[in-house]
Amino acid sequence: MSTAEETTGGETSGWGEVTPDAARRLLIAAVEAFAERGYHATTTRDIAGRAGMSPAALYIHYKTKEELLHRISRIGHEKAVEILRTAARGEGSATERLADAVSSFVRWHAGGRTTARVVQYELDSLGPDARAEILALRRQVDAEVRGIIEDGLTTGEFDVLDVQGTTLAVLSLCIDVARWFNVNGPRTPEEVGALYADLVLRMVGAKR
Amino acid sequence: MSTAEETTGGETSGWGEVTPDAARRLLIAAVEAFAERGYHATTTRDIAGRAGMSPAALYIHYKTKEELLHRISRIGHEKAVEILRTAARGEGSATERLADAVSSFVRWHAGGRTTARVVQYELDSLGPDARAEILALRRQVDAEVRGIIEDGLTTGEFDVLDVQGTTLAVLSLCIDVARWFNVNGPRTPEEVGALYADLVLRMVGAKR
DNA sequence: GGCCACGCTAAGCGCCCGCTCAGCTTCAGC
DNA sequence: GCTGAAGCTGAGCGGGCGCTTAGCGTGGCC
Repeated sequence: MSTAEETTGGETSGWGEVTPDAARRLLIAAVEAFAERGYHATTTRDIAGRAGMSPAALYIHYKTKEELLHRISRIGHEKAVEILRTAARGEGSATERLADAVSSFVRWHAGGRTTARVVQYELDSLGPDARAEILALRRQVDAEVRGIIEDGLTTGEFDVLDVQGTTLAVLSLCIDVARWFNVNGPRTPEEVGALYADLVLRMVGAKR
Repeated sequence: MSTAEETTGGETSGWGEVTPDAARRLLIAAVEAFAERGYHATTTRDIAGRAGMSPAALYIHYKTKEELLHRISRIGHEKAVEILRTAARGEGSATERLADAVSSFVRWHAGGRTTARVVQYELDSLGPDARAEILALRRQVDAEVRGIIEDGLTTGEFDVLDVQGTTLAVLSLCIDVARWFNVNGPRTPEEVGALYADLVLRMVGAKR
């Protein structure tokens, strides 16, 4: 459990790369609105209002409402790839790296649930080009996890019959955290991360 | 693997209880449209058009667009409860009943992906009253799965540290199938059901 | 001090939304 | 053959949508 930079600073952190300030405020407002109501149910007036601006100000920084979703989705997916890549290319055994990958990925989905919800569940609202770009990032996500599982099979740490199916299931389990996790619920993101790391090690038959 | 009535007749089956015929056609059209584009992005004109009717015809059978979603969601959740209850109250060991529950639940989410998508992912589009009613059905779903896991702990078949957390994870894994399953993909609903039953038995530490 | 580029707003355009309503057709009951 | 109920349509209302445009205030630069 090493890579845990994701929850510091609340839900609005992690957008430091977006400039200028007004564009970042609009983007954060859009993330919150999309997460609460969904992309199609969110109006540009709502986004601008949350950012303390008039509806027209949005169009100075973004060409369309869809460009906002595209930017959010790309930044979020790049973060997801980074989290998994850091864990996958770490130093420990396949067992340690898989546990690390799952727990940090889950912590990101639980702690940054607002962002993760938009990133994982609004993909279909993008147009074909933007969607294709995001799907390429998803294949990188899949490859990182599959790589760790294959490593564990090579070293004899794991016992898995269907590598691709198990990879899919592991990612699916982590991603769905963004759907059900409740900040006011009984579990912290860290607790869910630890529970899920244990469950996933059981799924791959890790010897312990 | 006993309860497998869900995929027969294609995606439009299972609405036999909805009458008259025109109301059922509108409901099926709504399921397809909501699954493809999401509730908010679907227009009443689109639903009526798919059912071969004028937009006004919709309002003879349903008071609002939301009532359509409510009806779909309730029927779908009742079906989900029924599937899990049949498996949970079957005759075999806890191990057999859990495998049966997971594989039939997964087959329903994969084979009836169109319906399952609407049922599982459009809950937030309902108003407070309808949403509360559906959440009660979800608690029944949770209770059935938790019950099997508790049975397996009592008999010593399973080894689980966090019963509620594991129940949540098992259901989450099954439900998310509706998000990623692709009818034209490499796996049949039966194959995914079998794979997931195996993974879940590993998660609960079932002795085999 | 004059100028202009920049960030923003007030107003509003054209469109399509959910939904309504007057009226048409069909058909069972007598 | 007449009547009333049921099922449906064509036309359209009020409103909110995404997005545009003309113009205003402000601060850096010479």
